[in-house]
Amino acid sequence: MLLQEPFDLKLTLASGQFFRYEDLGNEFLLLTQGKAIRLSQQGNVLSHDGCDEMYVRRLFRLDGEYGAALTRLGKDPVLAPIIVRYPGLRLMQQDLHETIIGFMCSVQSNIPKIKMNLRLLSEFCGSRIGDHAFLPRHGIPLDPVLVRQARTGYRAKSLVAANVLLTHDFLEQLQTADYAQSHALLCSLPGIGPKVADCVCLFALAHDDAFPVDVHIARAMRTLFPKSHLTDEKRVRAFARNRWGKDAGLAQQFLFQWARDNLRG
DNA sequence: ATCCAGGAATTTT
DNA sequence: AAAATTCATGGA
Repeated sequence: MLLQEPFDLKLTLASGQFFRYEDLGNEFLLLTQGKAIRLSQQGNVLSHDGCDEMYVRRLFRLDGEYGAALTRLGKDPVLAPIIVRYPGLRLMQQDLHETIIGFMCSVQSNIPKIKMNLRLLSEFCGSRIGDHAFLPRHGIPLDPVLVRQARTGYRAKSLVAANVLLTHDFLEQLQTADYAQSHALLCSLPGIGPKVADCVCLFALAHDDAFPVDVHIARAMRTLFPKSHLTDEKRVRAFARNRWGKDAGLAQQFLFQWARDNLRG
């Protein structure tokens, strides 16, 4: 398929919002929603196998208003020089249940370990198609021993408890609710607090005003806005919402990338 | 060996 | 209400 607006597949996949993929060198293998998808990009040509073009467009939000959001954010003198460093970095719209499980694993962890947890969770508790393993389905009981064997540590208890609460009905409520309602519903689940809830709102529900504040984002914001007294994460969130509004989520994605590249430590 | 990592839940001031 | 502590596990 031919890309009309900027899109960097490699950068977007590696930006910490999606974990179920592997870099095979010449292409990427994505394991999501029972599909093994192979993607590769050369310039403005994006090749897909294992799903149709509509699926790719939805997953990477290629029909959204990316360009317009970039234009608005580019008017921010602090953000502008950061945005231009990462052309084609986009927000995804992933499977809701998989995103919830993924970011429950992300608590006090790191990306390689999260990917390992989800790989093991898929092998031990999920479904299998050929030599590919997929995450367990929502709403079903998970074996606590197997979840623990996926090296999920103290998160195992919450994962087991949450998955039975994630019924089709509950997920449907999440999909139809607005940002505030979705955030509250997510926070009612065990093992999910404001940060993980914001990640789910942003990466699965396309609530673009969500602004997940982790240690990296907090550091970045205090570095970029030293006079703004961003003492706690509540103030960071309020500042971002006030400054970027509906574009806060996309701003966060650039800030997270910038922090990883420049503020290590 | 010691410390920290895309925090959340619980306990203590 | 805010601050401190605890919770597995892997990697630096």
